[in-house]
Amino acid sequence: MKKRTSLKDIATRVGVSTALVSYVLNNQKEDRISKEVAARIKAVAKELNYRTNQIAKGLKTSKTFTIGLIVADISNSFSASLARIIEDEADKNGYTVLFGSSDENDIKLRKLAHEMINRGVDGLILAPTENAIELLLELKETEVPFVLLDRYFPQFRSSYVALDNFQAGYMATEHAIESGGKRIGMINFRSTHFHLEERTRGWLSALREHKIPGGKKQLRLVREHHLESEVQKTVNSLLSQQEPVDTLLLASNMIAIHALRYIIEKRLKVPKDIAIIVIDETEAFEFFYAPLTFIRQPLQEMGQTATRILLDNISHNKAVSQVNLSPELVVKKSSLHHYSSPLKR
Amino acid sequence: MKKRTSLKDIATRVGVSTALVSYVLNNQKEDRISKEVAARIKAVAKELNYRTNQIAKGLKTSKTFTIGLIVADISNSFSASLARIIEDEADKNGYTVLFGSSDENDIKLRKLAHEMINRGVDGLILAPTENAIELLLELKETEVPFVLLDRYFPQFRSSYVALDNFQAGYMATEHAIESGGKRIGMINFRSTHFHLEERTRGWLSALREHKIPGGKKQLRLVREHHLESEVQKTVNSLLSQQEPVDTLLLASNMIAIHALRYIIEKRLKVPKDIAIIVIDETEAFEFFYAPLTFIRQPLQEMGQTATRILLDNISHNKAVSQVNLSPELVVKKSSLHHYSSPLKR
DNA sequence: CTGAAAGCGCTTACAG
DNA sequence: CTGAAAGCGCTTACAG
Repeated sequence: MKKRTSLKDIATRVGVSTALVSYVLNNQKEDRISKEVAARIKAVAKELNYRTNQIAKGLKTSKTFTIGLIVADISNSFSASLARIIEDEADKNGYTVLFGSSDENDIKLRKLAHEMINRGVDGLILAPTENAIELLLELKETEVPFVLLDRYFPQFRSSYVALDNFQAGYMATEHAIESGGKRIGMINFRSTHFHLEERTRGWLSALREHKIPGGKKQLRLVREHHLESEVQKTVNSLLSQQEPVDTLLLASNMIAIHALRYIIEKRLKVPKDIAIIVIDETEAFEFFYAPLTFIRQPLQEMGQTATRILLDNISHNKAVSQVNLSPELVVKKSSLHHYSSPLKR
Repeated sequence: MKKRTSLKDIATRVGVSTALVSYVLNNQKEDRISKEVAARIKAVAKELNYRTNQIAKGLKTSKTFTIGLIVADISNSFSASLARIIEDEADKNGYTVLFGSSDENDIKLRKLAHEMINRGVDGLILAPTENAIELLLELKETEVPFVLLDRYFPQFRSSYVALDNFQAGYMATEHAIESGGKRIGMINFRSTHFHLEERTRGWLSALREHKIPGGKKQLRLVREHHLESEVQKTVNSLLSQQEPVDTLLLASNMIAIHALRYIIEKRLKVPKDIAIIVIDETEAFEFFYAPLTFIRQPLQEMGQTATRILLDNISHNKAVSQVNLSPELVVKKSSLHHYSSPLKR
């Protein structure tokens, strides 16, 4: 790379100190600097195509106007959409964003966070992995501003922006019941993630409140790393038990993708054989012959709020902000079997 | 943020110069430094939890181990998938990545590139916008290493990794013909992007070679910014003309998404009423009742190769590498009407 | 074997 | 109104 023009280049050219150049280019002490010199400096800066070296500036000011974003996997549409929203909101405020994917791996999350901090990010937005608390304690200890995205730990006080996941599970289940569902199974990840457990808790709570039998017996947990086979197995087990489930609540878009593949392969009829409701969405859902009913997360609000809280924290507002966003039920065909023909049951 | 431990902290603690600390922590001049001192330094570094300040190091060495990635829109699955692959490949080599979305806007692309360069990226991977050449000339002039991704300008010599788009258009069209297509329309973006024009050229060339009539009369161009309405209009016009098209070649996944929505809305039967082939893919295609035949881009290879070329360039290999990747035809149900019942025509 | 010194490109308190 | 100087946290050629 060629040497870029520096303050010094401008200073020598104009015959003035770098200090003065710095002041005028930053529009500081304007009242104390002669208009002629200022104009001259600006002209030369433009002529030499000067752009400030953020890295040198950052070293001096400990501010890089860069934030770090760590998601589970940037190639997942959920993460990618959030990334875009965060990018835009950051950009509005002059920030650029470093990104990384944790793959739900604690070690990797930690490594990414450190790499970003070493590169001087002003703060971090992150979707924490299951055992991220140790890292979060370290961030707190070293006073790195951060806000959790999509997930948080109830026992750990920090800023976060997440869906009200209990509500999401509850709403989805209540809708299933209102549509005539009698036996509502759920497939969730085998995980200690609070946000996932909350979805299960919401489901269970709605079942109980509406006195729907079954409960935890209709819950199946799958492992992230064997997703395809385990989703197949669990869908199958819920449908082939003595009293098969008539509705499937799927706790994430990835689970839904695999479930749909299996349902297509087995030529099951949705919603006739099985009704489906998903928490979270992805583009694919609308193209299935029975478009999927799902719980929409307000991504725009989630990404923007997280970014704003972080930027606020960076500018010395140390308040802890905890935001739980409301889920939205989007009703499509996949859940409407019972509702449209309640007499058949 | 708290002050992190610096080389100086370690130096004073051990009672040695920062230079020495720097040497041992970078494993330099190992033969010239006593093992005891080295061990002592390493121990203290560990104890104080030292991590090098990349920004200070970068200022001195002009190397930040950060690269910039500019795509069209990170929330598009094509960009997001590439981003993930590039992230992984960069990570393998100790690099972190800054990202940005150009929205196909020349001004924004330029702004993003400058912001990244100001932050000291070692190089850039970018999907250039239509009129990016001026920026590229500047990058060349200032010797910022870069490689173009997905697109390039035939009249501008630079490293790039892209699909062989002529071949993609040709393959798709030939498959349509072999499947019995007699009137094959194409919808592409109204754009001067070489990679898009090549897709059209491939389509046209296949039509000519197989003596299929129609040609450019069956080509429709849509604008990015009115995508939904223009796709609807053009699909409609191709199907309602005197001699309607029997096959639709769609030049991108975004065009396909809108076309599918319209086709579903109008209850057109695929492939009976209209066969469909798409260049590029997205998860949604497989869930349509007639899964879409598409041209797969080798994303893994594209992202990895681009990253490797860039890192190579960064480490002073100035060679220009131009890589055209082979498309792969993935045949599904949406294009098989003609083939499965050739006698009906 | 080890250290003093200069310098990367900025900012900013201080002195004039 | 303007400049000299120190310093952010590193690296590295040079001297001892």
